Amino acid sequence: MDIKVAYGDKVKAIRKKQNVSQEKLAELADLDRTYISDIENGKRNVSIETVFKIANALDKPMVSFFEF
Amino acid sequence: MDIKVAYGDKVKAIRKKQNVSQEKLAELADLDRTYISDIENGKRNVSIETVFKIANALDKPMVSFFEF
DNA sequence: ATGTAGACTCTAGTCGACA
DNA sequence: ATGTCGACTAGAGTCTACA
Repeated sequence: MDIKVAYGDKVKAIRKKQNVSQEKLAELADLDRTYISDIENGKRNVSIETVFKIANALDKPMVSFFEF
Repeated sequence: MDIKVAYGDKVKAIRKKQNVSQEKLAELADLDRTYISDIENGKRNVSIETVFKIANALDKPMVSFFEF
């Protein structure tokens, strides 16, 4: 169980369900586009402030990203 | 709403309920004792791998730390 | 629109010491 | 047993460029 991969999968799933591009998500969350790409591919160990930003950008509570 | 403070408060509350010292938690989670202190005081922006380690050390699911 | 690579800055996380 | 300080190394997060 790799938490980075699990989290990245969640972000991708929720983003796709809302038909948002990585580029748009990056803009909404005020993060770099290439960083969103890395996150979704399980390559980055993001901080809780980043998790918080992405959760707000996708209008979801933080817990949504940690229900496995 | 500061996510660092909210998370730190959760860690402290759950740890105290289990009668575990910061020192013991640090040992269980394989983290530095002074870092646990900083986290509980809302001073550090921890990564999800660290959240994961602390959750496991306290035998709680990750979501427990993000229910506000 | 996405993945990756490289170079960069700032901070996460460690550690020793003292209150 | 906890808080804080200072110095350190590893890695978070940015940005440009190319496929």
